[in-house]
Amino acid sequence: MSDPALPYRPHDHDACVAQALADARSICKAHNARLTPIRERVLELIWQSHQPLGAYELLAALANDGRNAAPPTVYRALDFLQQYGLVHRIASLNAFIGCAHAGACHTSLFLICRHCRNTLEISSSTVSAAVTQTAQAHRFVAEEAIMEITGQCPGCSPEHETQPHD
Amino acid sequence: MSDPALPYRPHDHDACVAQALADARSICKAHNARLTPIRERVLELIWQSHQPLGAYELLAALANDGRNAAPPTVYRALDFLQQYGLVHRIASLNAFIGCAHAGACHTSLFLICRHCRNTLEISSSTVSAAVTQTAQAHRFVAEEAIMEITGQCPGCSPEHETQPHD
DNA sequence: CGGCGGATGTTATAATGTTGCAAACATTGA
DNA sequence: TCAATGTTTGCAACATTATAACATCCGCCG
Ligand SMILES: [Zn+2]
Ligand SMILES: [Zn+2]
Ligand SMILES: [Zn+2]
Ligand SMILES: [Zn+2]
Repeated sequence: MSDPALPYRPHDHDACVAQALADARSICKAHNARLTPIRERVLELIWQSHQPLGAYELLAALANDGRNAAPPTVYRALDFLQQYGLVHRIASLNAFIGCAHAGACHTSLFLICRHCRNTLEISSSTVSAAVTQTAQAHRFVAEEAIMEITGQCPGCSPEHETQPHD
Repeated sequence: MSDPALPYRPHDHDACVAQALADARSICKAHNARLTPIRERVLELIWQSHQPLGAYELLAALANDGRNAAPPTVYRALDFLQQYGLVHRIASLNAFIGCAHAGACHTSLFLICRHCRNTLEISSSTVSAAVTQTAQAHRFVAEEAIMEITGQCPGCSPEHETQPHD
């Protein structure tokens, strides 16, 4: 599993990606689902980027691989990956990011830096409890929650006067 | 101001719309902004619907008015209305809804019924405090929050065995 | 009047996402 | 092995959502 304890910090991202792919293979195996080359490659491309990737960026990357891909190819792979909880869609960006807690049941909150676009997935029990409670107070049966916070990450925050990282 | 104390309940929605328009006029006046006929009509159309409306649905409604409208017309009106906090965009639906707390600074959470599509805007201090706290814990400067909860409203919830309302 | 700026009209195009069908491929069981 | 079956991919067309660029109109001020 990737290390959510080191947000926004430089780290051995190749290892991070490799781990995510290994996790994905094991999750798919457990569900008897086929992590085909295309699906695995899409997941890898998503993980290699710290910023959420759009479907058409993925498409371009696949074309770059020499692969013959059309929009449905990428959307189908993304559907599959979302279905097994391996990626999340960021609605405010029309883009996709690897799930940092794949395999675990979780409600996520995303911190999206509007400067460097780095996006951190957080599973906050405080927030999800507050949301659940609020929904219940309105007798609403919550099924899915989208929580996307846009702002500035520590590396891009003006008060620190540091270089934005990428 | 519309009455958020009566979510999902039948009510005098014409009065509700009239009030929202009156509020909008006063807010625009205070900001020296021009609530032109198109802008006001778009806001009215949005308010008349309990479900969030898509830009092209608004476009069709304007065409129905006999007005000669193209996409930029509607998107410009929506930009204006968003700028003055009169409508919100629901990212997960690519649609727009009237703000239930126009004029007040607020962070909103939306409860979206996947059955009847009715959408309730809630300003929960518990949730926003939890979000702020979580962001701060990651040294993230939060600027904007999108919180959209999809599920079933009381009228559509199966346990109540009632008719879904619309 | 004449210039200025904001608002709208108009056309075209970009960006994102879907449908439907056929070919290729994997899996299973005779 | 080989046909039967279901899944995945290729492919073409299309649908939906959003923006760019430029012309025109309209109210306002001097
Ligand atoms: Zn996740
Ligand atoms: Zn940043
Ligand atoms: Zn609001
Ligand atoms: Zn409902």
